[in-house]
Amino acid sequence: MTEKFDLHGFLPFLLHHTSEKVSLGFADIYRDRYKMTRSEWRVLATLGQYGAQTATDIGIRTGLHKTKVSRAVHSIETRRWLKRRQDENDRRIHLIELTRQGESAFLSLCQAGIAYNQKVRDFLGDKDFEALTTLLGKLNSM
Amino acid sequence: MTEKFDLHGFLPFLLHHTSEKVSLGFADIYRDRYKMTRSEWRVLATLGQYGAQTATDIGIRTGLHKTKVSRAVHSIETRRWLKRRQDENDRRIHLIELTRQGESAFLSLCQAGIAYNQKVRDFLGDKDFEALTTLLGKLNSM
DNA sequence: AAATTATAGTTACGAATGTAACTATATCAA
DNA sequence: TTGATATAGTTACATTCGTAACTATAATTT
Repeated sequence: MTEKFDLHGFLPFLLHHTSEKVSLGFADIYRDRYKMTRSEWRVLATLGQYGAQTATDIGIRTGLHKTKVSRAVHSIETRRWLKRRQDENDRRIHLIELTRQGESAFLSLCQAGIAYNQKVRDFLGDKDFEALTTLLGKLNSM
Repeated sequence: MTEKFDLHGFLPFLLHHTSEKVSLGFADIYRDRYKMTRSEWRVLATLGQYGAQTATDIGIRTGLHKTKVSRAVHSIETRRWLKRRQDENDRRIHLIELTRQGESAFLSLCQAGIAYNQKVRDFLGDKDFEALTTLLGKLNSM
Protein backbone atom coordinates (compact mmCIF):
# COMPACT_ATOMS: atom_id res chain seq x y z
CA MET A 1 0.00 0.00 0.00
CA THR A 2 1.31 3.40 -0.98
CA GLU A 3 2.30 5.93 1.68
CA LYS A 4 -0.07 8.82 2.10
CA PHE A 5 1.08 12.35 1.54
CA ASP A 6 0.49 14.78 4.40
CA LEU A 7 1.11 18.44 3.71
CA HIS A 8 1.38 19.38 7.35
CA GLY A 9 3.96 16.71 8.05
CA PHE A 10 5.85 17.55 4.86
CA LEU A 11 9.20 18.99 5.83
CA PRO A 12 9.34 21.92 3.37
CA PHE A 13 5.93 23.05 4.60
CA LEU A 14 6.58 22.44 8.27
CA LEU A 15 9.92 24.21 8.13
CA HIS A 16 8.58 27.20 6.28
CA HIS A 17 5.64 27.50 8.60
CA THR A 18 7.80 27.34 11.70
CA SER A 19 10.38 29.63 10.23
CA GLU A 20 7.86 32.31 9.43
CA LYS A 21 6.37 32.12 12.87
CA VAL A 22 9.71 32.38 14.63
CA SER A 23 11.13 34.97 12.24
CA LEU A 24 8.12 37.22 12.45
CA GLY A 25 8.31 37.19 16.22
CA PHE A 26 11.71 38.79 16.06
CA ALA A 27 10.94 40.91 13.00
CA ASP A 28 8.37 42.73 15.07
CA ILE A 29 11.19 43.99 17.22
CA TYR A 30 13.50 45.48 14.60
CA ARG A 31 10.56 46.73 12.59
CA ASP A 32 8.95 48.49 15.51
CA ARG A 33 12.17 49.79 16.98
CA TYR A 34 13.94 50.93 13.80
CA LYS A 35 11.57 50.38 10.87
CA MET A 36 14.03 47.88 9.43
CA THR A 37 13.34 45.14 6.92
CA ARG A 38 14.62 41.59 7.28
CA SER A 39 17.37 42.19 4.71
CA GLU A 40 18.52 45.30 6.51
CA TRP A 41 18.62 43.55 9.85
CA ARG A 42 20.70 40.73 8.38
CA VAL A 43 23.15 43.07 6.78
CA LEU A 44 23.47 45.03 10.01
CA ALA A 45 23.96 41.86 12.02
CA THR A 46 26.61 40.52 9.65
CA LEU A 47 28.52 43.77 9.73
CA GLY A 48 28.21 43.91 13.50
CA GLN A 49 29.38 40.38 13.98
CA TYR A 50 32.12 40.05 11.37
CA GLY A 51 33.23 43.66 10.99
CA ALA A 52 34.22 45.51 7.84
CA GLN A 53 33.65 43.50 4.68
CA THR A 54 32.56 43.76 1.05
CA ALA A 55 29.01 43.50 -0.27
CA THR A 56 29.91 40.11 -1.72
CA ASP A 57 31.02 38.87 1.69
CA ILE A 58 27.75 40.04 3.18
CA GLY A 59 25.86 38.18 0.47
CA ILE A 60 27.73 34.97 1.19
CA ARG A 61 27.24 35.23 4.95
CA THR A 62 23.57 36.15 4.84
CA GLY A 63 22.51 34.15 1.81
CA LEU A 64 20.96 37.31 0.39
CA HIS A 65 21.02 38.01 -3.32
CA LYS A 66 23.46 40.74 -4.32
CA THR A 67 20.68 43.10 -5.34
CA LYS A 68 19.12 42.74 -1.93
CA VAL A 69 22.46 43.37 -0.31
CA SER A 70 23.01 46.40 -2.52
CA ARG A 71 19.65 47.88 -1.62
CA ALA A 72 19.92 47.11 2.06
CA VAL A 73 23.40 48.61 2.23
CA HIS A 74 22.19 51.71 0.47
CA SER A 75 19.27 52.05 2.82
CA ILE A 76 21.39 51.59 5.93
CA GLU A 77 23.90 54.06 4.55
CA THR A 78 21.10 56.61 4.29
CA ARG A 79 20.59 56.31 8.05
CA ARG A 80 24.34 56.86 8.46
CA TRP A 81 24.72 53.51 10.16
CA LEU A 82 27.50 52.43 7.83
CA LYS A 83 30.15 53.93 5.65
CA ARG A 84 31.89 52.65 2.54
CA ARG A 85 35.54 52.92 1.68
CA GLN A 86 36.86 52.11 -1.77
CA ASP A 87 39.71 49.63 -1.84
CA GLU A 88 42.82 51.30 -3.19
CA ASN A 89 44.18 48.25 -4.95
CA ASP A 90 40.92 47.01 -6.43
CA ARG A 91 38.61 49.86 -7.11
CA ARG A 92 35.62 47.63 -7.81
CA ILE A 93 35.54 46.76 -4.14
CA HIS A 94 34.11 48.80 -1.30
CA LEU A 95 34.77 47.90 2.28
CA ILE A 96 31.61 48.40 4.26
CA GLU A 97 31.76 49.18 7.94
CA LEU A 98 29.33 50.20 10.67
CA THR A 99 29.50 53.70 12.08
CA ARG A 100 29.26 54.30 15.78
CA GLN A 101 25.50 54.73 15.44
CA GLY A 102 25.22 51.53 13.43
CA GLU A 103 27.24 49.71 16.03
CA SER A 104 24.97 50.99 18.72
CA ALA A 105 21.80 49.91 16.90
CA PHE A 106 23.39 46.52 16.35
CA LEU A 107 24.16 46.12 20.04
CA SER A 108 20.66 47.12 21.00
CA LEU A 109 19.18 44.53 18.64
CA CYS A 110 21.65 41.90 19.84
CA GLN A 111 20.27 42.24 23.31
CA ALA A 112 16.76 41.88 21.97
CA GLY A 113 17.92 38.90 19.90
CA ILE A 114 19.47 37.19 22.88
CA ALA A 115 16.31 37.78 24.88
CA TYR A 116 14.19 36.40 22.05
CA ASN A 117 16.42 33.36 21.73
CA GLN A 118 16.05 32.81 25.43
CA LYS A 119 12.29 32.98 25.17
CA VAL A 120 12.33 30.25 22.56
CA ARG A 121 14.79 28.25 24.63
CA ASP A 122 12.60 28.53 27.68
CA PHE A 123 9.65 27.32 25.69
CA LEU A 124 11.45 24.32 24.20
CA GLY A 125 13.67 23.50 27.14
CA ASP A 126 17.47 23.46 26.89
CA LYS A 127 17.73 19.92 25.63
CA ASP A 128 15.21 20.30 22.82
CA PHE A 129 16.59 23.68 21.89
CA GLU A 130 20.07 22.27 21.47
CA ALA A 131 18.73 19.29 19.58
CA LEU A 132 16.81 21.50 17.19
CA THR A 133 19.80 23.71 16.52
CA THR A 134 21.95 20.67 15.85
CA LEU A 135 19.40 19.08 13.54
CA LEU A 136 18.93 22.27 11.56
CA GLY A 137 22.68 22.56 11.20
CA LYS A 138 22.87 19.01 9.95
CA LEU A 139 20.06 19.55 7.49
CA ASN A 140 21.74 22.71 6.28
CA SER A 141 24.73 20.72 5.22
CA MET A 142 22.67 18.47 2.95
CA MET B 1 29.96 38.29 31.35
CA THR B 2 27.36 38.97 28.69
CA GLU B 3 26.41 36.28 26.23
CA LYS B 4 27.61 36.87 22.68
CA PHE B 5 25.17 37.11 19.83
CA ASP B 6 25.77 34.76 16.93
CA LEU B 7 23.68 35.34 13.81
CA HIS B 8 24.29 31.88 12.42
CA GLY B 9 23.22 30.20 15.61
CA PHE B 10 20.23 32.52 15.95
CA LEU B 11 17.09 30.47 15.53
CA PRO B 12 15.14 32.82 13.23
CA PHE B 13 18.11 32.94 10.90
CA LEU B 14 18.95 29.26 11.09
CA LEU B 15 15.35 28.25 10.53
CA HIS B 16 14.86 30.56 7.59
CA HIS B 17 18.09 29.46 6.00
CA THR B 18 17.25 25.79 6.35
CA SER B 19 13.68 26.30 5.28
CA GLU B 20 14.69 28.07 2.09
CA LYS B 21 17.15 25.38 1.25
CA VAL B 22 14.71 22.55 1.80
CA SER B 23 11.75 24.35 0.24
CA LEU B 24 13.63 25.31 -2.87
CA GLY B 25 14.69 21.72 -3.40
CA PHE B 26 11.07 20.73 -3.77
CA ALA B 27 10.01 23.95 -5.46
CA ASP B 28 12.29 22.99 -8.35
CA ILE B 29 10.03 20.04 -8.96
CA TYR B 30 6.63 21.71 -9.17
CA ARG B 31 8.13 24.69 -10.95
CA ASP B 32 9.83 22.62 -13.60
CA ARG B 33 6.99 20.17 -13.99
CA TYR B 34 4.03 22.53 -13.96
CA LYS B 35 5.39 26.09 -13.74
CA MET B 36 3.64 26.47 -10.38
CA THR B 37 4.43 28.93 -7.63
CA ARG B 38 4.70 28.02 -3.99
CA SER B 39 1.26 29.45 -3.22
CA GLU B 40 -0.28 27.49 -6.05
CA TRP B 41 1.33 24.27 -4.91
CA ARG B 42 0.05 24.80 -1.39
CA VAL B 43 -3.46 25.50 -2.51
CA LEU B 44 -3.41 22.46 -4.76
CA ALA B 45 -2.06 20.27 -1.97
CA THR B 46 -4.64 21.49 0.51
CA LEU B 47 -7.47 20.85 -1.91
CA GLY B 48 -6.04 17.46 -2.74
CA GLN B 49 -5.66 16.45 0.83
CA TYR B 50 -8.76 17.91 2.45
CA GLY B 51 -11.18 18.00 -0.47
CA ALA B 52 -13.70 20.70 -1.37
CA GLN B 53 -13.50 23.76 0.84
CA THR B 54 -13.79 27.55 0.83
CA ALA B 55 -11.01 30.04 0.15
CA THR B 56 -11.04 30.94 3.81
CA ASP B 57 -10.48 27.30 4.78
CA ILE B 58 -7.56 27.13 2.40
CA GLY B 59 -6.09 30.25 3.95
CA ILE B 60 -6.33 28.78 7.43
CA ARG B 61 -4.79 25.46 6.42
CA THR B 62 -1.94 26.90 4.38
CA GLY B 63 -1.27 30.02 6.41
CA LEU B 64 -1.50 32.01 3.17
CA HIS B 65 -2.98 35.50 3.16
CA LYS B 66 -6.41 35.67 1.57
CA THR B 67 -5.15 37.71 -1.37
CA LYS B 68 -2.57 35.05 -2.08
CA VAL B 69 -5.23 32.38 -1.86
CA SER B 70 -7.49 34.37 -4.15
CA ARG B 71 -4.78 34.78 -6.74
CA ALA B 72 -3.59 31.21 -6.55
CA VAL B 73 -7.13 29.88 -6.86
CA HIS B 74 -7.74 32.08 -9.85
CA SER B 75 -4.56 30.93 -11.50
CA ILE B 76 -5.26 27.26 -10.88
CA GLU B 77 -8.80 27.76 -12.15
CA THR B 78 -7.36 29.09 -15.39
CA ARG B 79 -5.59 25.75 -15.88
CA ARG B 80 -8.93 24.05 -15.25
CA TRP B 81 -7.52 22.20 -12.28
CA LEU B 82 -10.31 23.34 -10.00
CA LYS B 83 -13.87 24.49 -10.16
CA ARG B 84 -15.91 26.74 -7.92
CA ARG B 85 -19.47 26.28 -6.85
CA GLN B 86 -21.45 28.99 -5.12
CA ASP B 87 -23.09 27.97 -1.88
CA GLU B 88 -26.86 28.19 -2.24
CA ASN B 89 -27.55 29.26 1.33
CA ASP B 90 -24.70 31.74 1.69
CA ARG B 91 -23.88 33.30 -1.61
CA ARG B 92 -20.68 34.93 -0.37
CA ILE B 93 -19.15 31.47 -0.17
CA HIS B 94 -17.71 29.41 -2.98
CA LEU B 95 -16.83 25.79 -2.52
CA ILE B 96 -13.59 25.07 -4.33
CA GLU B 97 -12.85 21.61 -5.59
CA LEU B 98 -10.21 19.96 -7.78
CA THR B 99 -11.17 18.72 -11.22
CA ARG B 100 -10.00 15.36 -12.45
CA GLN B 101 -6.96 17.03 -14.02
CA GLY B 102 -6.20 18.90 -10.81
CA GLU B 103 -6.49 15.67 -8.87
CA SER B 104 -4.10 14.01 -11.26
CA ALA B 105 -1.51 16.80 -10.98
CA PHE B 106 -1.85 16.61 -7.21
CA LEU B 107 -1.22 12.88 -7.20
CA SER B 108 1.79 13.26 -9.42
CA LEU B 109 3.27 15.89 -7.10
CA CYS B 110 2.44 13.79 -4.07
CA GLN B 111 4.63 11.04 -5.39
CA ALA B 112 7.41 13.53 -5.97
CA GLY B 113 6.82 14.92 -2.49
CA ILE B 114 7.04 11.53 -0.87
CA ALA B 115 10.24 10.82 -2.77
CA TYR B 116 11.67 14.16 -1.71
CA ASN B 117 10.72 13.54 1.89
CA GLN B 118 12.43 10.19 1.70
CA LYS B 119 15.57 11.79 0.35
CA VAL B 120 15.70 14.11 3.34
CA ARG B 121 14.92 11.23 5.67
CA ASP B 122 17.73 9.17 4.19
CA PHE B 123 20.10 12.03 4.70
CA LEU B 124 19.12 12.68 8.31
CA GLY B 125 18.40 9.12 9.34
CA ASP B 126 15.02 7.98 10.63
CA LYS B 127 15.66 8.95 14.22
CA ASP B 128 16.83 12.49 13.50
CA PHE B 129 14.11 12.98 10.94
CA GLU B 130 11.42 12.07 13.44
CA ALA B 131 13.06 14.19 16.11
CA LEU B 132 13.18 17.19 13.81
CA THR B 133 9.56 16.84 12.82
CA THR B 134 8.55 16.59 16.45
CA LEU B 135 10.61 19.60 17.48
CA LEU B 136 9.24 21.73 14.68
CA GLY B 137 5.73 20.73 15.65
CA LYS B 138 6.43 21.69 19.23
CA LEU B 139 7.91 25.03 18.22
CA ASN B 140 4.93 25.68 16.00
CA SER B 141 2.66 25.52 18.99
CA MET B 142 4.53 28.28 20.79
C1' DA C 1 -37.85 46.49 8.75
C1' DA C 2 -34.10 49.63 8.61
C1' DA C 3 -29.64 50.61 10.03
C1' DT C 4 -25.33 48.64 11.63
C1' DT C 5 -21.88 45.44 11.79
C1' DA C 6 -19.52 41.29 10.21
C1' DT C 7 -17.83 38.02 6.73
C1' DA C 8 -16.20 36.19 1.98
C1' DG C 9 -13.66 37.31 -1.46
C1' DT C 10 -11.57 40.60 -5.12
C1' DT C 11 -9.11 44.49 -6.70
C1' DA C 12 -6.11 48.72 -6.74
C1' DC C 13 -1.94 50.50 -5.60
C1' DG C 14 2.48 51.20 -3.70
C1' DA C 15 6.51 48.59 -1.98
C1' DA C 16 9.62 44.78 -2.42
C1' DT C 17 11.57 41.24 -5.30
C1' DG C 18 14.25 38.63 -8.91
C1' DT C 19 16.20 38.45 -13.53
C1' DA C 20 18.82 40.37 -16.66
C1' DA C 21 21.28 44.00 -18.47
C1' DC C 22 24.58 47.26 -17.52
C1' DT C 23 29.04 50.02 -15.81
C1' DA C 24 33.40 49.82 -14.11
C1' DT C 25 37.46 47.57 -13.09
C1' DA C 26 40.64 43.71 -12.96
C1' DT C 27 42.69 39.44 -14.73
C1' DC C 28 43.98 36.27 -18.20
C1' DA C 29 45.33 34.78 -22.78
C1' DA C 30 47.04 35.38 -27.42
C1' DT D 1 49.62 45.19 -25.68
C1' DT D 2 45.27 44.26 -26.78
C1' DG D 3 41.31 41.43 -26.92
C1' DA D 4 38.53 38.25 -24.19
C1' DT D 5 36.81 36.87 -19.92
C1' DA D 6 35.70 37.44 -15.07
C1' DT D 7 34.24 39.98 -10.92
C1' DA D 8 31.98 43.84 -7.97
C1' DG D 9 28.26 46.20 -7.67
C1' DT D 10 24.10 49.02 -9.50
C1' DT D 11 20.08 49.83 -12.12
C1' DA D 12 15.89 48.89 -15.13
C1' DC D 13 11.98 46.35 -15.73
C1' DA D 14 8.51 43.14 -15.11
C1' DT D 15 6.48 40.28 -11.51
C1' DT D 16 4.92 39.41 -6.95
C1' DC D 17 3.48 40.89 -2.60
C1' DG D 18 0.93 43.07 1.34
C1' DT D 19 -2.17 46.69 2.94
C1' DA D 20 -6.12 48.82 2.51
C1' DA D 21 -10.14 49.78 0.15
C1' DC D 22 -13.91 47.86 -2.06
C1' DT D 23 -18.26 44.79 -3.52
C1' DA D 24 -21.49 41.64 -2.26
C1' DT D 25 -23.99 39.17 1.00
C1' DA D 26 -25.38 37.76 5.63
C1' DA D 27 -26.24 38.42 10.54
C1' DT D 28 -27.30 41.43 14.31
C1' DT D 29 -29.15 45.32 16.59
C1' DT D 30 -32.48 48.91 17.31
